[in-house]
Amino acid sequence: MAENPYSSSVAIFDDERVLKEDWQPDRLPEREAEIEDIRAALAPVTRGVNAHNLFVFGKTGQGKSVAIHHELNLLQEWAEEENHDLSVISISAQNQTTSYQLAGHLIKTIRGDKTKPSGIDQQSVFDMLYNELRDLEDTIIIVIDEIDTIGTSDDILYELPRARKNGNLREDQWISVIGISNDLKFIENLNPKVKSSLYDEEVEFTPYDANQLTTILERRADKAFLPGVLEDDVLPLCAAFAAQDEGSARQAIRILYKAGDLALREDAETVTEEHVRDARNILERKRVEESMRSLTTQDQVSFLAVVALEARNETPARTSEVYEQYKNIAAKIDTDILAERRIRDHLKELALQSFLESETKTGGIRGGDYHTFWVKVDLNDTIEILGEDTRIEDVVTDIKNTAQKSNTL
DNA sequence: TCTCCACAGGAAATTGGGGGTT
DNA sequence: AACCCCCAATTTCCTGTGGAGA
Repeated sequence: MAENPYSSSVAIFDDERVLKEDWQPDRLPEREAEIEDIRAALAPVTRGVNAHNLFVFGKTGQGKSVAIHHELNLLQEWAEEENHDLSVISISAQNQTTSYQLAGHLIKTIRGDKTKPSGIDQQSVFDMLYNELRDLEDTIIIVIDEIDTIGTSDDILYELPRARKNGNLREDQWISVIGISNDLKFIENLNPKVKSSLYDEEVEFTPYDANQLTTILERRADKAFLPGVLEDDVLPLCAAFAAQDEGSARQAIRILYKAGDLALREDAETVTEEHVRDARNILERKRVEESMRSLTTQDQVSFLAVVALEARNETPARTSEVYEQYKNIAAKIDTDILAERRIRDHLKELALQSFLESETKTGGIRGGDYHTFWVKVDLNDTIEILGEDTRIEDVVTDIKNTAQKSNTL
């Protein structure tokens, strides 16, 4: 009888769930100081007034959201026991790029509607929001995750904390706003009016170092893996990779999970350092692939212009050269040809996303500053990935042929 | 030294599309 | 059908920089 393909001869995982993205740890020993600060900001609620407005910032995977939601859960438990009227509205500003949309999203969340209001002017949307808020409990806490996506359209951040003062709430209502941001610069660039209105307290989550990441991983690994399947260096290596990058616990856990997965696939008895290295490479490649695929057409064409130059060994290339190349490619695939000013921005954006590398040089042939660009990702991979897009397929094939001739692959 | 060029990037205006109402 | 609001992408216009050449 043939062996059932689903029966595995080895076992690696004990409880795989704790490695999933949505698994929430119930304690964060590495963040005790920050949690203390959050508690101090929320504590006024228990004294019958509004919580301090709070700004929490730090890069992704630092436990910001987990810490906030953990504390809010405790606060809600307290409110239930004490019969305190408390409404916590928690939303993510992801995809809400303006105050208008964010207000709409809040209304939608409070009402439980499927659609956001639109087609009316901003003040009317705010008024609509106040109407909804007046129907909530006495103490309102609004949590806005990824608040930085609203950029400079920050009217709502000025409005909300003052809603009570401006008579937009019931007299017995108190409101406070907790903003969570991944972008450290967001706060610096905040309009001073907003800052004074919103900004009572701030808590910064600095990136975990490798040691902290290791202890975080140890707690997860204890539950996730069977005893003895992890070789000694595995956890520190996952931690080191993540620490090198952004210090993100999420990333460290992803690598660990993938490493376990790889070990399982090849029927290995243990997870080795090699598995971790492979896991990291696979994840990194996947990340690049995904963002490359999601580039807009104009970004792709701008990128391809540099790729084409690279294939001919003509990089680093300065902006004007890239732009000439861009015009050719755009004409070939029959897309709009944008102004050079715009392409400069696209190139800058691509450099920011690490597809390109750029250098600013001073004192060119005519003086002043100028930039040079070259491709930072693997040329073969790039050609393979972008070649899947039928719109630009032909151009990519051309580039590939050129590259083979010039031996740049 | 002075003027000019080629480029970077800020600011404001324009465009066009998505979502609505009347 | 005509019109309103919002907004991202883009264009247009402009200022600043600093070596080259007069």
